[in-house]
Amino acid sequence: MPTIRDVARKARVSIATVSRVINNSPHQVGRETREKVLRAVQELDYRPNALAQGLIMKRSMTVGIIIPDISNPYYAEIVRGIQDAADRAGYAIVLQNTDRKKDKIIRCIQVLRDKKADGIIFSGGIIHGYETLSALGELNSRVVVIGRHEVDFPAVRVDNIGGATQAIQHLVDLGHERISFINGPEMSTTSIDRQRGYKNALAQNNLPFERELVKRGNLTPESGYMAVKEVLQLRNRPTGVFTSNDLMAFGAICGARELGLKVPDDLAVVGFDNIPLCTYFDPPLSTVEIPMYEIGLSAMEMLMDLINQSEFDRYKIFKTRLIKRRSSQGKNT
Amino acid sequence: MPTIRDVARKARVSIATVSRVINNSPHQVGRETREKVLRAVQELDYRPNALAQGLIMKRSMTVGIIIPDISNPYYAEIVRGIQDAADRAGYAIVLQNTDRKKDKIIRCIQVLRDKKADGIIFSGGIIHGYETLSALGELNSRVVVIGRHEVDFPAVRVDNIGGATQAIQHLVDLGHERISFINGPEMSTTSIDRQRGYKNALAQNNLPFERELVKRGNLTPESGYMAVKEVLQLRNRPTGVFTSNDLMAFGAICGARELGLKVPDDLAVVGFDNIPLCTYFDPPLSTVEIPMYEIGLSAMEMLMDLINQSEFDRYKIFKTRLIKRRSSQGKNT
DNA sequence: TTGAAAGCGCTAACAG
DNA sequence: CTGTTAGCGCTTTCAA
Repeated sequence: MPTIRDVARKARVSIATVSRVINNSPHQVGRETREKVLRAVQELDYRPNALAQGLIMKRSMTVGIIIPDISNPYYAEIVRGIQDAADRAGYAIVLQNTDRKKDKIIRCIQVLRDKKADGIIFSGGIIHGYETLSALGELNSRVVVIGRHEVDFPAVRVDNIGGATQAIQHLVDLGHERISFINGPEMSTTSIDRQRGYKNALAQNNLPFERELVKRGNLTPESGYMAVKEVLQLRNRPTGVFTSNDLMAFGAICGARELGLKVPDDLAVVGFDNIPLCTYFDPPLSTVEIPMYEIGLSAMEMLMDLINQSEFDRYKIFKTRLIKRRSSQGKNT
Repeated sequence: MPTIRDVARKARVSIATVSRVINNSPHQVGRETREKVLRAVQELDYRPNALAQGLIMKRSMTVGIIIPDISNPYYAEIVRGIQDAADRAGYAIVLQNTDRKKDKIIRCIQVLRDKKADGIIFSGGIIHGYETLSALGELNSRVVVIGRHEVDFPAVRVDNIGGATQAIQHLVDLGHERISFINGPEMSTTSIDRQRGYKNALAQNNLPFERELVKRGNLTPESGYMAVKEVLQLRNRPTGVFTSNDLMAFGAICGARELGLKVPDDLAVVGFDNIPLCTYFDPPLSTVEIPMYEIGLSAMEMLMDLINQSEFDRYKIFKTRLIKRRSSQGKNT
């Protein structure tokens, strides 16, 4: 691997000059000299060592992204958005899965700090909390979170309360009065907000909130399957179910089917996320759309503004959109 | 951010000593001294700068992983496996999506080279090809590929020929004689192998290979949907269809349904991959299982062996397993 | 316009 | 057992 010194030698200039031309430094370099250097760079196929650059410039052109689980299509899509934005800006991303475990989150943060990541995008799990926050150290001024977190980081958010309300209102409009809610992980503000939307919508329609109709899953199809079976076992079973993500909705539909119930005739189902597969399911899944890819893009753009100290809005909130498909109402979209 | 010098000062020792204790260097350090240093490290919350370490040690504890698209659950699952293995070994991963585009692949490689990645795991798309190969430079001795590539890198592979054969044989056993094949991207050895398996199986059963029954998709549900419609439009339409991945199978089932055909009664469908959602689909999807997570794990372990110059088998091939569900045969698994 | 030299924070000889 | 010192490859004053 050629170093800057090799280039300098070959072009018969000093390393300072080489540095100037490869960095398009404002410092002027003679036309002739510049070309000599460029030629040497070409011939040697020289590429600056990013580690050395990072060490001295105190920026690594790397950002960390911390999520619970890349296997979840929801996060995969967000990551894709982040990635594309990062790519365009010349940043590389280091990906970390935490399964929402506190100790993993802390380890991830430390690794990123050690590697001098220029920033972090955090989504899923808890980042407010003393240990986590203090692990961030100086990085704490370069964090963008996705979702609501009880701490003042710049954030890209989704109107989860509104989204859940839309879903429930839709079911109510269809005549459902007993609507079950299969929620996500307990320690998640997303879950809290969606439950709030659920409650609000019930209240607005003068429907009672019944504890037994609310179950908790872990966002996998399996958990939706389990949960729906429980709730359909009740003597007075619900006629509609709203799940906190699409994966659980798929599980729920499957569970209902196993119990001999038809969706949507015997049970109307509405999910959340609008992952790509929704349309292909049978019946196609009604859901609350979140623009995942755009969220990823925005988060990365926000992080870059933060890093570059540009002006920017610290909050960006995406509206959700109800997508009516057959799982709730029989006719298609 | 405290540096090693700060620690040295606080502990009243030299930086060399600090370095020795934080690296558990074989070089002995006195018990007392060690404790003094450790205490200083604690109090200052000192963490070594990975960039500086990398610069001097010529290893960054980072590996690159290059895939077409993290939104594809197949790759997401593999990445999860890689990640978990990397994590255990103290490596971070930088993720890159290429959409199988040559120029993107090359850019990804260069970035990794600049950042002094310790190795690369490559999957999907073409890595053999002059430009790509030469972009690798010295990294070319630290590459593990997933899938068959026409170049001699250590590889984790799947028996795609065998898998496709299993799928077709299964359909033949069920009495199907006209079996369509919806293949993946042209420039993929995976596609080539699966098509070979398809052909072989037909030949073994004395069934003709008919060009018109073979379509090509891009692995998305949409493309499976389009392809199946084409093939079902034929005057002598197939009664079975085998798709090169599950996503396309989902699309195909959806397409068949739209044409008023029942799966599996009018059309038997078999996919490939066994992504988590297969069970929850209606009908549950028969498919050829690939142990994606394990593939990811293996690839990373292989890469670590490569990096550490340990002995290891340069090829690991995973067998596939046919999973019979309702989409092909009416009765469940 | 160019070059010499001082580090960035760290490891690893080499001395003592 | 501990410290001094020479870099790793690069950017950036400061002089020339």
